[in-house]
Amino acid sequence: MAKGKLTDRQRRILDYIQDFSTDSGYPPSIRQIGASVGISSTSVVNYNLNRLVEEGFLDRDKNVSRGIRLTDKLLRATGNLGEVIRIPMVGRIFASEPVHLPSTDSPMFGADEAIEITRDMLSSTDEIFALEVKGDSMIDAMVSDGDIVVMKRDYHWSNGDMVAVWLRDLEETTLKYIYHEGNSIRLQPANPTMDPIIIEDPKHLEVQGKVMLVVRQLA
Amino acid sequence: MAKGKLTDRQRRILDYIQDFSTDSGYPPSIRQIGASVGISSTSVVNYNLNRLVEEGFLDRDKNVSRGIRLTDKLLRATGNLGEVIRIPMVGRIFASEPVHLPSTDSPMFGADEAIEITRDMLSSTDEIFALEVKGDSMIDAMVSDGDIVVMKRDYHWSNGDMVAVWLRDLEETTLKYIYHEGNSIRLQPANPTMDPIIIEDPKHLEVQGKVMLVVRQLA
DNA sequence: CTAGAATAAGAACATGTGTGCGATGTTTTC
DNA sequence: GAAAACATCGCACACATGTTCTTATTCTAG
Repeated sequence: MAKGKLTDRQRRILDYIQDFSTDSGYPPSIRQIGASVGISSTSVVNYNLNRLVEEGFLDRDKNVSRGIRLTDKLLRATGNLGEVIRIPMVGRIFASEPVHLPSTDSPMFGADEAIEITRDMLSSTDEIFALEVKGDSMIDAMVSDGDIVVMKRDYHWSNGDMVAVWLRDLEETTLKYIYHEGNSIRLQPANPTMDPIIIEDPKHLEVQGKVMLVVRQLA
Repeated sequence: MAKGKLTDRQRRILDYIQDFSTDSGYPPSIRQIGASVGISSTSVVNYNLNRLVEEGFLDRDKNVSRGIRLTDKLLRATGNLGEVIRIPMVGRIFASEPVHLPSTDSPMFGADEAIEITRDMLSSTDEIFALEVKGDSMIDAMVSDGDIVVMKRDYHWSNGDMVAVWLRDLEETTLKYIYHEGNSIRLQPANPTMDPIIIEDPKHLEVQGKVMLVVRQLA
């Protein structure tokens, strides 16, 4: 067989592994593969699996039952990749309270609530969490009741980032585009018809995270 | 142990199964689980696994090596789960033009532009397409420039749906919540501070699709 | 305190499952 | 056409892995 090419049999093997895995949550055994493709001998299955490893479609772990894993290469080829990440929903966000940040060490456990999105929607997946917006107090940020905001816990920001800030004086959380303006800071609403807030003393505000994504489910 | 509660040990077991699975592409064996949580006896692991099944966190297949699978509740594991769908980006939407709908027969392929989202973000995946919002003309729908709206081609709507409508008289496309109001139709902006539009003659508007999802990527 | 249930431990057991090897048929290469 | 490489087969073997049973230990109710 020419390098880089797959037998029909090998293709079917890959198909089966994939189907079985999504179905069962774990990979098939060699004998199961054999049965599904019509191979009576385990050694033939083994042989073909090794060929598939050589071609880069599979990874195998020696002496481990069901120790096979499809490579990204294959998953991408079949369109089944599109990596999914789970983001814990750690709470709600509303104007009258600072954002309740998740503690750094807490495992995502207990956060049975979570949203799943595809990896490519985010530029980074580090220190990410999600909040549900309560109330209409963020309409000047073009965010409405029920929206989900995905944030990154990050105190560093650059001009033009949308951040969640706690305004000490006003005792209010708000979502704004943030800019350095000389020695002060400008908070710009997303709604272009609204005026910015200028904060003279940076101590009066507390950046609690950077908004990465806003999702609104309607139907 | 009280019903519905988990031992610390059981929690660690679930954690380990998750980690191991994402890492290896297949679930751990009973003895591996034992080793990781500090249980020397396989029967104890087995016992706890069965408890977790009772609590609905796991599924097990009898007499199958590594035959465990996390339930949706805790599912994040083997990668492929958390189904991803591709939605074709068929164009842009702005106030001055009707929505350019994709032709019914055109396969979703060929649309090289597409966004991927997880299946569970949508209640239906039929007749779905995505549009990029151009300009700030939709701010009364809480949708800003650059947002992506996922729509369903559907001329049937019910009270409270957000729809894209083409207003014949105003020659304008807009996104509004739509309601029957006797014989006329009320178009309600998402922004609660803005007033609704009442359309006396339903012939003056054309519902072009139902908005299912709005996504805003910021960073 | 005591009986009974829930939890834990270890070991023996049964079998699921990957591996290795010799034999055989099939295709390529020169 | 012969040699070499490739692909397949069946089978025995080793061991990886789930199951079960017996015996402690801890926990819970009354």
